[in-house]
Amino acid sequence: MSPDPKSMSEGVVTRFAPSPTGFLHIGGARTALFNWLYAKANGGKMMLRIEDTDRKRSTGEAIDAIMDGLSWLGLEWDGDPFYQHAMAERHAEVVEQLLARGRAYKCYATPEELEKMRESAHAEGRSAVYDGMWRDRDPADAPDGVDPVIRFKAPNDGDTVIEDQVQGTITVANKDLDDLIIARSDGTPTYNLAVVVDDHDMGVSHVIRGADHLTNASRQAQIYAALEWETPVFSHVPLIHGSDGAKLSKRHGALGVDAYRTMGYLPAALRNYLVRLGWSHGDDEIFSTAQMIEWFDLPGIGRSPARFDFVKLENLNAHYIKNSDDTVLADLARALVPELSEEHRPPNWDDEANWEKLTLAMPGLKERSKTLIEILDAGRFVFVSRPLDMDEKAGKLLDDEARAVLGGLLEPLEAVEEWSGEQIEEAVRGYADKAELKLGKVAQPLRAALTGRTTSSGIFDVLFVLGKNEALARIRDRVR
RNA sequence: GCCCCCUUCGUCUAUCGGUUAGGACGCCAGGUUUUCAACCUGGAAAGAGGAGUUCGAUUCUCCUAGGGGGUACCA
Repeated sequence: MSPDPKSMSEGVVTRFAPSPTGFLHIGGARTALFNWLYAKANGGKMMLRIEDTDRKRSTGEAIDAIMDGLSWLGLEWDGDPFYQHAMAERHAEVVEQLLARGRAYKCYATPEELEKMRESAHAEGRSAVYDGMWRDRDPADAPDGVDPVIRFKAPNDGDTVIEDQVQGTITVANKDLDDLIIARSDGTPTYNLAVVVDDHDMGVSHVIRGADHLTNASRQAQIYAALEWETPVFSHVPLIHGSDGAKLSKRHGALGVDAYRTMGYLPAALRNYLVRLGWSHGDDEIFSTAQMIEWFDLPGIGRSPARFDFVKLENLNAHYIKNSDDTVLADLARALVPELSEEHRPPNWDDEANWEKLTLAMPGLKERSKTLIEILDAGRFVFVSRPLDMDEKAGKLLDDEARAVLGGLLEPLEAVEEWSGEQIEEAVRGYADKAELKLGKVAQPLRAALTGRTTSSGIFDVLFVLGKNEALARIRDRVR
């Protein structure tokens, strides 16, 4: 499992390193995107490392969800994924090394003692909690029957400085960092140790991750120094907040990327939205993947947290929908159907002919839809069979007056010889003119009669896609 | 509590000492479409507060306030 350091010692290597305790959330997706972009921009590689050191909280489902999410977003990692727990031996080896160098020691402090230290640190206004009680103590003092943890012997004086590509120079006084645990009493490594060892062994040159790791970076830098390993270039990107400025919660975006797919967003749109969230390139808003790769740079990332804005995402999504191929959109919408709620799932969706009709209607639909769901909703009329169910608003629209209008429209429509867009429009407009009605007065009931709904749709498109017979039949259903 | 980071229109952001502080989303008004949506034009809308440095601060420094992150035998 251990990679050949030689083959990886050159060039840019980034990594996305999620802990498999849940889905790939939006913040993780952006971190992955940044890592991917930076690797691509520099002809490097992005590795995937599953941080499953905490076996109890890691699940296979989470690993699948993360990989699916990355794939859907088009962020393919290089090579096989690494599993952190599989490198436990190597981690233990490094811990031994640190012990041998006198840069680590066994600590037998009890939970009670630790709790006391925490209290006094708090009371005295100190940042570091652990007081180093076993740091220089004679191992002969070790109590019987207690498995010790292993602590890193951190420097007591001076500063630890990190040159972060995003955050700038981060200086932390060493007195504020205590001796952290690098191996648990059962011998397993803890995160900060494992990360350092793995990043080093994998040849990671650039660590791009959430700003919640900023403090860890200082501690990791100390470990790198103790091991005399070269420190990777750090970039800590600000966290994403909810629309109310508070921490991301389920209400505003802390969803798995699969949820965004289900909501009908396109990967390209989400990518575009995510890359602009905290990063910018002048006044540019729309980026092709190639442009993102060309322009992406670490210092361009802002230092302040950004709020997640669904409305802007929708706008971007509408843009990408408008510029997508009709067949592609129909296929994407179709793939979505199984996971949709009853409300949005079109009837008779297993009928191939209906999807062909939807594709036919797509030029009109994609102009006015912000999500694939909206395409499905607005295009529902091709799936429904007669007699149509009316939604409440549409039903209300079809009063006596409206029915009279529809009745009057039958004759001119029947007279249409070639069922083309132009002729249909001519017939409808001609009728409206003759009856001295605004087009809206005709279009609204027509829309209701043909689609059963009042959702936005171009009425000439609807007539055309439905075909003469079906359209007339639906109108007659309402006139009677 | 302590440590670290952040603060330009409602939101995402541009600006890298001198600008009428620009763009995008959203919003408002008008236009176009004798339908919905789309589209076009115009508009309102910002440097958290206070001290410095400077001929000149949104930009540099400090303080305050507010927000975020960390402070685990989680990652």
